[in-house]
Amino acid sequence: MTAATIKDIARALGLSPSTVSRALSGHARIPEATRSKVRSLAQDLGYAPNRAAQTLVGKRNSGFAGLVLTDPGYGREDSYLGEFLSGLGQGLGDNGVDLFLAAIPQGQSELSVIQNIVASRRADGLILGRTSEVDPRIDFLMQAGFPFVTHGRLAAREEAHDWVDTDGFTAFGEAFDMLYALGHRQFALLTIEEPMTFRLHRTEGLMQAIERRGDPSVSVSIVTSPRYDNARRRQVIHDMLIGKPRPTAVIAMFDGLAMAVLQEAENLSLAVPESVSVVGFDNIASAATARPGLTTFDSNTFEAARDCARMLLARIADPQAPAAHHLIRPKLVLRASHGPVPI
Amino acid sequence: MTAATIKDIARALGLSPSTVSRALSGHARIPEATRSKVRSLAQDLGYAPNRAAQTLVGKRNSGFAGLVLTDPGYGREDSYLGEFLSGLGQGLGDNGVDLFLAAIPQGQSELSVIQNIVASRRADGLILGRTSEVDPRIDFLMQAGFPFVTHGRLAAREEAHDWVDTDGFTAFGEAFDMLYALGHRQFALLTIEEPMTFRLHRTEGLMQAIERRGDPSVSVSIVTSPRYDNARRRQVIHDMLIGKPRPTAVIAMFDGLAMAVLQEAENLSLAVPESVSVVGFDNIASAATARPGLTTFDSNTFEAARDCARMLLARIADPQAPAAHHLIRPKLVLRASHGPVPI
DNA sequence: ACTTCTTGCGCAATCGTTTGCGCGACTCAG
DNA sequence: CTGAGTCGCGCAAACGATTGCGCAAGAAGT
Repeated sequence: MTAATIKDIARALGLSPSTVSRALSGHARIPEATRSKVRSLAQDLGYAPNRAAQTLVGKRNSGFAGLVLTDPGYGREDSYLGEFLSGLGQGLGDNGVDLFLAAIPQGQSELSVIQNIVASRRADGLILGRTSEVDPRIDFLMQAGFPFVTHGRLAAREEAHDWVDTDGFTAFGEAFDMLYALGHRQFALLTIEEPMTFRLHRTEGLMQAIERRGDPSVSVSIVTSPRYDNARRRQVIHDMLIGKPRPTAVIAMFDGLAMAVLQEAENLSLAVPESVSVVGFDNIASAATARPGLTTFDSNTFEAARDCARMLLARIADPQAPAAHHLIRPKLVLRASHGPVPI
Repeated sequence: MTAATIKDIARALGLSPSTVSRALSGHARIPEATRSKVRSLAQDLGYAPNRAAQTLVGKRNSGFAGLVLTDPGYGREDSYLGEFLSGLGQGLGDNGVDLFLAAIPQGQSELSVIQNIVASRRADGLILGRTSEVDPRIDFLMQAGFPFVTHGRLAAREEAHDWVDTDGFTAFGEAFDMLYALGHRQFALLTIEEPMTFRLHRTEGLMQAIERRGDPSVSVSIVTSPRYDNARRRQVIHDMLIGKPRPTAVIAMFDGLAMAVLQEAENLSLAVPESVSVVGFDNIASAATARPGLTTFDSNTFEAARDCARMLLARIADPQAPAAHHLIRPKLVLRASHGPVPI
């Protein structure tokens, strides 16, 4: 019961495949009578063009936008991927472009997966998440002239390619200003090992806000959480919370870390926000249900992903267009994990 | 800078495309010398076979396993999709099969999207989530003889097709037994409108456990939460919590609903678990960080998805094999939202 | 030396769709 | 009545990879 082809329709109607193709695509000089006969038969047979054949002739591209699935390393329980994909789905909409996800086989790098996708033309364009400060994926794709959009801009090459980013720079400055106004002077920035671009921007945003303030009594200790080792992470956070210049305010790189701080503070019987204020970033689902509710920034992953998809479609449609950028301003979500500095 | 084809290699080496193809696939009578020359050039050129062409000759299938993205309707903030996809990625592994996600364009049904995928042969097999008690997608795919696996079994046609399911039947029986042992007699089951198969199994599991116990003092009220309307949902839960035979234990169809119960109980200043016990299902991330921590069942979505993928690969490899099934036993996760019945 | 077998490799068809080119048949103006 | 223009449609090539068939050259057997 193999599916109907254009030839089946042609044979049944005593036409040639070319005529059927033209009738369906509606381009050439085909009379309305023929056109409607063809269309109705196609409908009846449940005909849909074979994507592989269309791709091969180069008329239509593969019809796929690709995304490489990476291991976030901080547990897959957070909702980032789900939200991101929902957004992509929405952004791709009904352009006939589907999303395609590539897993990274054991022992291969993400880069080699990407190279393979490009070479086998399995996708028309790629979406890259989790950009790093030095990112070989971007180098490769730029040089190959392959359409792509990143979620996360690079500091160095701001203008070179299409990106959507969340303005962590401004947000972290805002976080500082708010906490400073509440009297906080001893800060800790809980960050990560990997040189992701968002780490750079958020850190920079905090540092510049401090500098702008110009108050020499402000101090920040930067604490790095290990990637996979949960026990050691807990230890690091523990040490941070009881550290010598005890921080009265902790700003975490993202909510996953902030939640861990909340947990550890509870273990230490440190009241939040009475003894220490905690601010996160992303506004994941558990931020709302945690006790105390986590003060954070809504990073609006859904919107970011939707715009990535739209940007990619535009890029595929016009490879020569100038690079597009979209910086999303995260919104501060005030909950209960921050408060005035303890006396 | 179009990618290398088999012809480029042939031309460069003074061979014919056929020979190159055979050298690469390693099938026919090709001397080692030729083979290695071809292989090394292919390597240098970054050659990868054009998937569309391979698909067209029917040698290789499209190399995609499809999944249709549906709107869960209960907010996309939970981590189900992310976990499910990670599991699929893992299960597909390095079989050269990628995952393909289809969005549902405005105004189309999921069924028509599926029909189109089958007709255009964009995928070799499909994975279906969120099965309904009467599910036209399954009818269509069965009849089309198209490989697919469902996450969620049907009550009626248990044996007809491949599925992976989470044993909500047993779990909900277990939940009842545990709460009964703690003295609870007034139960509420918070459920949903849609006739999903998991609703059926979980409800049935609870009901049969009650019947098995045979204690006439046990009562359950079944409360249905509306799908999209958050305000009305809150109202429904509110009414449930202060209902006439006030429930001392609420069993929610899944954690998303259970979290809403926790929230509403707090609004009503009803202490959990002192005044009312709450049990959920799924063990989403926020279940652990909620206060009190939510007692729930770990539904192990990751494992389920991984097995779906493996099952689908097996089905594609051997369409005639007997249907496979895998029932995953969820593990009870005891936290702080349940306790003895209030006196 | 002549047949037979083997080895190495190329020819050509095939998958389904698209598209440039052109062929007949018709219409219409002069 | 004829030349030009239009209309409807088919031919054939092309996309890239695969594969049955077979050809030529050398090896091996008698």
